[in-house]
Amino acid sequence: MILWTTPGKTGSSSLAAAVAAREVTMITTRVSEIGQYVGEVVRLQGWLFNKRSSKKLQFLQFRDGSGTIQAVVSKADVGNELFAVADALTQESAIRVDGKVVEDPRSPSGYELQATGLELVGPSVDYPISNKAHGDAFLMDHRHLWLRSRRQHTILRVRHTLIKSIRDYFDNAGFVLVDSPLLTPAACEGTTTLFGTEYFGRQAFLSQSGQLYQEAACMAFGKSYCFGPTFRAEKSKTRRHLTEFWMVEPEVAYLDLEGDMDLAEDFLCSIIARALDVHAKEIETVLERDLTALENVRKPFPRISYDNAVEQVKVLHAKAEPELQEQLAIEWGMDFGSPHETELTKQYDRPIMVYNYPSAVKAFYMKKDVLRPEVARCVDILAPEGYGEIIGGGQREDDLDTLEAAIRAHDLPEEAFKWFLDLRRYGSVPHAGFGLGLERTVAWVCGLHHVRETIPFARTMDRLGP
RNA sequence: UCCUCAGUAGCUCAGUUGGCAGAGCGGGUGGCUGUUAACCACUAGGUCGGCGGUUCAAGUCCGUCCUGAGGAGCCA
Repeated sequence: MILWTTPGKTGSSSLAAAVAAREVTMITTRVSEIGQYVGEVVRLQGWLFNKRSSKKLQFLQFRDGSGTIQAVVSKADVGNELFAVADALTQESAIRVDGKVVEDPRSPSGYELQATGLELVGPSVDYPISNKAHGDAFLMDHRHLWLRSRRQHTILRVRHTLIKSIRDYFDNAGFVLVDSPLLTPAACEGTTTLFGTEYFGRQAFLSQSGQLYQEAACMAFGKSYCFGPTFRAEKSKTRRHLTEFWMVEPEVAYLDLEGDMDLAEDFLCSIIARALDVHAKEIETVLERDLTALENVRKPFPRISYDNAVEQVKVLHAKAEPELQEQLAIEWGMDFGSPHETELTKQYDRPIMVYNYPSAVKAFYMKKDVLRPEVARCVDILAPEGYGEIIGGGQREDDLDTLEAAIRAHDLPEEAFKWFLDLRRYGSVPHAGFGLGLERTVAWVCGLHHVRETIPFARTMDRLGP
């Protein structure tokens, strides 16, 4: 058996030579691949996330980013010197462990490593996050370390899978990725607050939506999408809000509202199903999330007109508790607030599509209904369980005169929209699209209380770091 | 901007009617040959968010400010 430890702490040059020889032949692998090496001695490289010990045994809880495994260091097997190395290890020490892979029914993963070698690669002193409970603010202050936890691992892997399945969905459906710019000269919608920045002596803004540029892109490629970060300077301090979040925005030429709803519905079913395929077990065990609500995400979603939704909310308002009743007051023409959306979605077991909102409460580029100009051909998809609006979209105004009038009515700078109006001058066609908020979707899939855990480094009204 | 709640050890929290500042975890020391957020014993660790006030006496009551959390509005 070869023992090796931190350079300088080993005694003999013959041992160093043996170590060098061993390093050439040792198989280095990851925890996720460990099942292929039962009975063999392999090397793992990672970190110690916990340790339990007795006088003659050390149970090293090891993680390498691909999974976790327990390495057992027995004093009788490895000797005093190496055992002392194991004994001195602290939480989150970076280590290399060599050992024989064995199957063990006592192990949650079914495998265990019987250590034969151990090296301290990087020590860790006074690691701030213990294996006990912590508060949200403390954990967010240590986000750069919190990412190492099992829970954050699961959430960010779900995010990764959703991003990949979103891209796959559109790529497979003939869409072209056309990135929208993040630095823009003016507001897209004029309604929300933008982050401003200086741009070589001129005023510029961080984009709050890539949609207007996708309208140009879809006239070039037929079907296009963008997927990137987006910025909102709203002073919102709720668990549904981030100032920097990711949004995917597809746009399709020759598509009307009905086609847009078909697309959004099929898209959402597809990415949720994929997330469940890959992560159902983790979501259920690590995040303790009931999967029923996600398994219900199947076509068709209820399609509810705004008119009908208002009538439903009025009924809910009438029989609501006094406290809620005040918040549920509604008249035709008002936009829905969070309480309206939450109570409405509680009536259904899957996402719902609310369409044809009053044009007065929607953005200037929304297409007005030909027969009822007081409503816009738009749709919001509301997730169940109070997760709120995850998709907003609709058919765009394709008539030049109507759009010009809308820009003036919203008091927007006409010069900045000249290029946008060109799209209506040169071969305008009906077109539609939508935007999906990635973080709200991740929060919904993972059953999280707050969206801040769904992005690696959250930016909120009161937090610009780490 | 408005409403509600919170701030006590490194972390999570308790602290009764205003009467000596506490526990668990984490750290340290010692013990334990199969632990599963291991366990057992001992130990160190405090500007009770800041300032001001009431009182013989304030973590506790009052005022004010700061910070954090949730919600409204707004939004994906």
